[in-house]
Amino acid sequence: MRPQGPRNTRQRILEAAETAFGNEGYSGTRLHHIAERVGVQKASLFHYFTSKEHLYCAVLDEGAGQAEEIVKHVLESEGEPIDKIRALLRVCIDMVVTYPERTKIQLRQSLGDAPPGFQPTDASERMLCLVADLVASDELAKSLSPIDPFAFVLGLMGMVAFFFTSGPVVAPSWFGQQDAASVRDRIERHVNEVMERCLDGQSHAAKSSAVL
Amino acid sequence: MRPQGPRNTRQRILEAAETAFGNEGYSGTRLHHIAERVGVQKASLFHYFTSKEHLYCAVLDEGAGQAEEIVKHVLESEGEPIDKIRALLRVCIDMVVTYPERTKIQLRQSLGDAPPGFQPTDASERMLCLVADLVASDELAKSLSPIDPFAFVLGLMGMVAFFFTSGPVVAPSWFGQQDAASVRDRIERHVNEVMERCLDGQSHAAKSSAVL
DNA sequence: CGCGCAATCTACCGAACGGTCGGATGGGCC
DNA sequence: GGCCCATCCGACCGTTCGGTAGATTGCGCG
Repeated sequence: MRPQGPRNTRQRILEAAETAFGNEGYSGTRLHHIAERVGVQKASLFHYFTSKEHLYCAVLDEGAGQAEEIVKHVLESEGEPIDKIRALLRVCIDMVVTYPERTKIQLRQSLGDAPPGFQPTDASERMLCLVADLVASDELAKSLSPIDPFAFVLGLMGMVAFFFTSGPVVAPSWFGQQDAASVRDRIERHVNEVMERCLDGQSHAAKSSAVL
Repeated sequence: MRPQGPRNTRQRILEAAETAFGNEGYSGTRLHHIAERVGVQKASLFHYFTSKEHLYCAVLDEGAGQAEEIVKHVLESEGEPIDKIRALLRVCIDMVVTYPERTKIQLRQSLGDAPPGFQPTDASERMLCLVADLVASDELAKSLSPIDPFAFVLGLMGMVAFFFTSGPVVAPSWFGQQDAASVRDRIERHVNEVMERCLDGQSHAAKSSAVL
């Protein structure tokens, strides 16, 4: 009997696992369900990955590897640091829209979800270093002054991630009606708007503290 | 034998459960651990709460109830809608700093974590309606124009939540060194800065799309 | 005291889960 | 055909987890 489905079983397992880990969390996903969705017996998972934890790491590796490539490509391009930030934010939105489950996994991980003895991927560490260098550049600090570049970048990233993954749950009426593309468009415009407003005009610190 | 510890066992269970659900997620928390931390036998949990799911709901109820009170108080105060948003953001920061685990639970829930047959608390629904009304007010739309008020509020909330819960994990070197109070102060200033910059100055939509 | 009642304990259960074992299947290759 | 090897399967194992049953303790009160 032809083993059902095309022969990229390993890849299909990875994809199903990504979906499962994203939607159910690490301890919430049952290997049984992954196998079911792939259309394979649970034991077959252990043929490709030695344990649940290894499968999880493989999923993360895959994502981190892709992300590293993209980020590297953006950072190697010509342009001022602030433009690289702009580009980075755009690819960030792309990633979140294209791979929502992957984003969920990342968010979950930042909340503390992970197998007991887990440590970050090499790829993700390298990527983080690249971005950190950019964020720490004097040139960027000058463009943003007096805004803290780190807070700026992390805040906008968080905003994007939160929007797409949590928005539909918090306010389904707002997101549910329209197709993903138009939501994406609206969000991207908003984030850009906020970003550009931060980029010019001077400090409002006095005004802010007056409100306190 | 005097049952060990002070007699507010129920409350202590709730607190331990909040910590556990926040840090481990719903399917990640073990009732055994909660009992252990309270200093009580696992079976005792079932004396106060009929099931894991009920315990989870009780934790959420507690949080939602407190939050509703605070939000109601803010919304009933005098002032323009935009000032209420400012105040709301400030209490939001307060909540996130004071009850980090509660925030994590909320974030997890928006990612899809929850017992199988779960539906939102009445309190949280009421609170959401109150805020939704405010966000939908014409007056606020005018203050923010052309920024979408909904995107504005949701985005800033997401930014705050992401900062405190995920920031320390994504970049421990940035957060770990200083005490919570100073981190809080820095974040609050940043969020206020971003907010105030959004509040004045006109649209940068043209500039933004030029970047695309 | 002695009764009731709430709270807590010890001990256990059934189900589900991660993981293992040994065998079946079937295609490629000589 | 005959062999190999990757792939996949059905059945099973040990542990853990949520949940239950029943006994025990100790306090309040007539």
